[in-house]
Amino acid sequence: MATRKADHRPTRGRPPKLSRDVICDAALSMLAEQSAASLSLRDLGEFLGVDPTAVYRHFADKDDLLREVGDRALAPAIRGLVPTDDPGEDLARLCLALRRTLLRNPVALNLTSIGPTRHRNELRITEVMLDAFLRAGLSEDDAVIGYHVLIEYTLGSALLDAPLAAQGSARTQTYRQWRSDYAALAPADYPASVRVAKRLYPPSDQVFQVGLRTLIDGLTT
Amino acid sequence: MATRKADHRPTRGRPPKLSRDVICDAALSMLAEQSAASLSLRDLGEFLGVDPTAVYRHFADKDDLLREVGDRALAPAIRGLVPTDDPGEDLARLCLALRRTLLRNPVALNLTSIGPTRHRNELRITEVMLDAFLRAGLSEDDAVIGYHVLIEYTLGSALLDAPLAAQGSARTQTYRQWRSDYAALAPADYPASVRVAKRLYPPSDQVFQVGLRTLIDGLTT
DNA sequence: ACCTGAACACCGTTCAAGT
DNA sequence: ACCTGAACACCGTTCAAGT
Repeated sequence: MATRKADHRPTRGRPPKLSRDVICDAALSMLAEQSAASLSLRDLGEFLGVDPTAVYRHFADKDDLLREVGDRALAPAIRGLVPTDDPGEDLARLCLALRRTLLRNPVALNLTSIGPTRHRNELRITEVMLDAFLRAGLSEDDAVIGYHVLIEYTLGSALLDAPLAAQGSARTQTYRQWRSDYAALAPADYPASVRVAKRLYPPSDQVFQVGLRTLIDGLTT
Repeated sequence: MATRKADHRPTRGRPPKLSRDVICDAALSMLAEQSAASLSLRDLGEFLGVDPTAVYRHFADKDDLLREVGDRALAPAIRGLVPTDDPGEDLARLCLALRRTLLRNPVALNLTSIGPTRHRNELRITEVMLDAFLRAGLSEDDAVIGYHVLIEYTLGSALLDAPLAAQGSARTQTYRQWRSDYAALAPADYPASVRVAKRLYPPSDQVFQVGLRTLIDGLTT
């Protein structure tokens, strides 16, 4: 059991200033205000009042740190989630919460470029989704496929929306610009695009709901 | 029309060594061997036999360059694509080709973090997809939603697979490791995960096909 | 045991100067 | 008109030294 529990066992020297917990908390609070890419270990060190390289006593490298920070950012996605007797509804609620969480704090999207972390929150999300598919009556093989499909879709949606979500209220203006770009294309070359240009970029939540319902309905029946 | 055609009009001085075309070709051939993140303007300059900062005469910044390079990398996704009288089949073929292209050269995945580029290949892909949904009988609003959903899913799938595709044959070993990680979890806390651990990570092409068919069927009927 | 500080090997980008 | 080269303001990471 417990592969690595002794992270800070009682030592005799002066108490350590830092720990994985303290460092992650600091990184998370910094990431609430700036983008994930712009977080440097030097800034983090300054924020903690510590030499920039002190972090290396607790994490192997920046990726290691971002993996753990990303998993922490996932916490709100499963907080307070209680299974009902409608597995399809459970899946929808989890995916909606996951997407909302990812858009609020895109650090967790970095996880996609690294692969599974097998940290706590990620594991719990996997468990809840697999359980729901199994309760819906799917075979083990189909439950696994359904799980991968829903994760791919939910992360893909959050990923494409993230840069816009960061724009806040300027978002509407950006959409207006993009629509007029499409409307200005040569109709001979891009007939369908020009035709629907005015309707491109509907509210992204609505798009996600349609895709999500389509997948859940199609996968669980 | 042609907003900016005069990229290299006949000049009187010595012929320019560089052009957007030449630079993009160089970047693409370098990216065939290394990852997108590891491409530096200094390496690119050396490859071109030119000062590292010469690129700034032709592109505003690195993002500008990567946008155009990314769009070029998309070319194989629509090359030789001819619409049939089965729009659903056209959509499936395009998404499969797009995913294959993205996995072969993940530069284009960078586009997701920037937003639409409105470069040539991206525009063509959008046009083909919107056209197919309209031919399938969807309303303009529904066609737009279908387009967004399929793009989100296809990019999400490619994004999650990309790091593994880069591993090549080591991939099988990685999957084996991950499966045994899940199998080793506490069954009391992760019953579903432990139960299906041996079946996690089926061939990712198969997962994608299931999700893709589910979406296309559900969206076009 | 944990943190510091100098150092290494890099980045993207700007701008005055050359031709 | 286009390219060069020095310079600026950064990076992540290593490692010997301190306490």
